[in-house]
Amino acid sequence: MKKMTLKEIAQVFNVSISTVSKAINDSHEISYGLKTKIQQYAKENKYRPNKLALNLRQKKTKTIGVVVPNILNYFFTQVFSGIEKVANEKGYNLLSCISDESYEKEVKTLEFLGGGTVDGIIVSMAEETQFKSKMDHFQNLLDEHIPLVMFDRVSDDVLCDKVVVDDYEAGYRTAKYFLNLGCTTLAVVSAIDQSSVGRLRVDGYKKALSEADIPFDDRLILRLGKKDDLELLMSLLLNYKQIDGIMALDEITAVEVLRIVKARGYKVQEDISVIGFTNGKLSRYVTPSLTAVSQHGTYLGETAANTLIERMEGRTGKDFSTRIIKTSLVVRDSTKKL
Amino acid sequence: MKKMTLKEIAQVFNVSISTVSKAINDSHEISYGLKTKIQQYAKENKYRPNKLALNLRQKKTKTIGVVVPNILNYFFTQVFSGIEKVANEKGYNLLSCISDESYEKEVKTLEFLGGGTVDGIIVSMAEETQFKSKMDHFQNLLDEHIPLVMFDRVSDDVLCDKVVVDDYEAGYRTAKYFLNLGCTTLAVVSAIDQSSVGRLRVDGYKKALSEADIPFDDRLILRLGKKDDLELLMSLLLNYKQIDGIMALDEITAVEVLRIVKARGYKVQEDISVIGFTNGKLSRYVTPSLTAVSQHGTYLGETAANTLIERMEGRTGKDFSTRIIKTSLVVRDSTKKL
DNA sequence: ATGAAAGCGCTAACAT
DNA sequence: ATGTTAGCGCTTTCAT
Repeated sequence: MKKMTLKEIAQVFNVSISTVSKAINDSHEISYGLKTKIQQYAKENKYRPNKLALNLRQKKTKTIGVVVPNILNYFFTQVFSGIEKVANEKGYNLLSCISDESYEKEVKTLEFLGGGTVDGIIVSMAEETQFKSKMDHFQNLLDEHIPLVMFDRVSDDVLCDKVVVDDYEAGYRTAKYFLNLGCTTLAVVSAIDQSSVGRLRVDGYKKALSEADIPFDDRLILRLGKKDDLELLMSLLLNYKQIDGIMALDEITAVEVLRIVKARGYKVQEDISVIGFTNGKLSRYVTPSLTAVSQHGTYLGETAANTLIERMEGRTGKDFSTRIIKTSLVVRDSTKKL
Repeated sequence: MKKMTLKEIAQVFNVSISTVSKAINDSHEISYGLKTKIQQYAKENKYRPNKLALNLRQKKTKTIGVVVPNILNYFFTQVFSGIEKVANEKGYNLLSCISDESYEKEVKTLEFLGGGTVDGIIVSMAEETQFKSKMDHFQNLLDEHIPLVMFDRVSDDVLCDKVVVDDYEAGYRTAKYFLNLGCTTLAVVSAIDQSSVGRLRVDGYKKALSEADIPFDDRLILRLGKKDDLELLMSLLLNYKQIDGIMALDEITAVEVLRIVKARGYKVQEDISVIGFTNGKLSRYVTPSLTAVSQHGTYLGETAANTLIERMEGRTGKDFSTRIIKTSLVVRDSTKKL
């Protein structure tokens, strides 16, 4: 039972290929009798039009390319899941690629996707790309008029639709929340200082401090490199000043911070409040459960997919949009009660 | 700068399309001078062969379809990541689909993938599919000679390559481990009793009990339905007998069990030992950290991808293989020390 | 109501 | 060394 083609069906009925094509597509041009016979035959023999031929003919694939830096990160998984949901509803498929935070892989991937394989692309930049600030590969896509939506890790140098988390605002409001709680010596632990996202959060934090007339102290910002020892840096930090609030910019780091703080004998909540970014499963189940900034990854993904699909289907003007997803704070047990 | 074709290049140089094709593919048939000129022109103008045309011509897509039930489940994410890694290394792309545990969606997805979009398919069955035991959609693929690899949630009724976790053995060894610890009243909490995977683990558990001459008591098996209240069922269970070991068949359930047991005043480790299946991030960071059965998801994914690629590239015999991934126990703090 | 022919972009066997 | 032709499977004018 090999794949069957229009040609074969045509031979069976001794008609032309185009007749069969029309019959199968239920064209009114074909007589009722012949049409039903052909349709029935097609169904019985499980005829399926060859997608490759259709793609070539119609110059579209009904496929969206998705490039994420790392799928093992729950936030990106959530976004992916949101994209999938919308894409599926609207009849699109997902060609998924992982850049592994590598610039080179990202370039190759986008080059590939630009080759006609997909109708549009959704991407969040690799860390290395953000670091290098090289955006040519995105520009190439734009030059070829391939619809592109960037999310979360975006660049001002690329003119396309974007969906971002309001990281500045999130940093600001998180710091504010600490201040309202009565915390005054606020540290930040960032494992993502390379990225715009991380820096925006710190900027928001600075603004909150300045509004409260608290001088900014850079030594309270712990910037964690790939090979750094968090344990060690944390103990330096904790010895430096009597810290009563820590904001950790990703979930794993937040959980680690929690562990270290506990291990060093501090009482989380009473002595030190901790808030993490990214509200994933860990935050909920860790002890004490972690107050966290939710970035609504799934919703973000849905928004990105909708934006792209609208663009692909020409239902948007020529101006690019930047949609901003509001964060929200999920209060749990790692912060003082109000 | 719209996409450029061979035809356009041919016009520029006043040669035939096939000459250009050959030149670009660096054929020896073309004179050095012309060849380099064309190649240079192509490069400058960023010529990229149209993938759709190539696919049609060569009747392959260098794409693998992956269908997983749920990407928000860390195990599947790991598998996916493993597949991606190998696929990428071998020059394949991934068309990813999520069945959402739905039979219907799985059927539609496979129908779509069978339409020529991919060269081969890797799939783990939806829960509903396992429950209904309807395998026609897989059989259809096989009939059309589309290479298929099933993993983790597989069916004996589908004759194809498979990669599975040794769940029977895992259940057996986990129960054994409890017994060695001195635990004798072992409960199982299963939220996946619909699936082969869940039942195999329970079967392994039974074997270990019988070897130790402990009679099997079905009331110690807590089968959790979608809408059931774990909290309530757990308290019934804990009141039923003095349980000293609990084996939870998925990570979230394990973590919940841990929480409930703690909340009811039992000392995890001393009073009750808990082992979870699936060694994800949660297990590591929860308090107390959870002893867990690792299924080596990434490795499983790599194996599945390798198996499929070998099959697609015809480097395997006609017999189908079933590769078995051994589990291993990651001992942490939720179990008694030996 | 049916069919012939062109074409999507590319490759490759077969001329010249 | 270069060109011609056919064809991958399908849709879609434009005849008939």
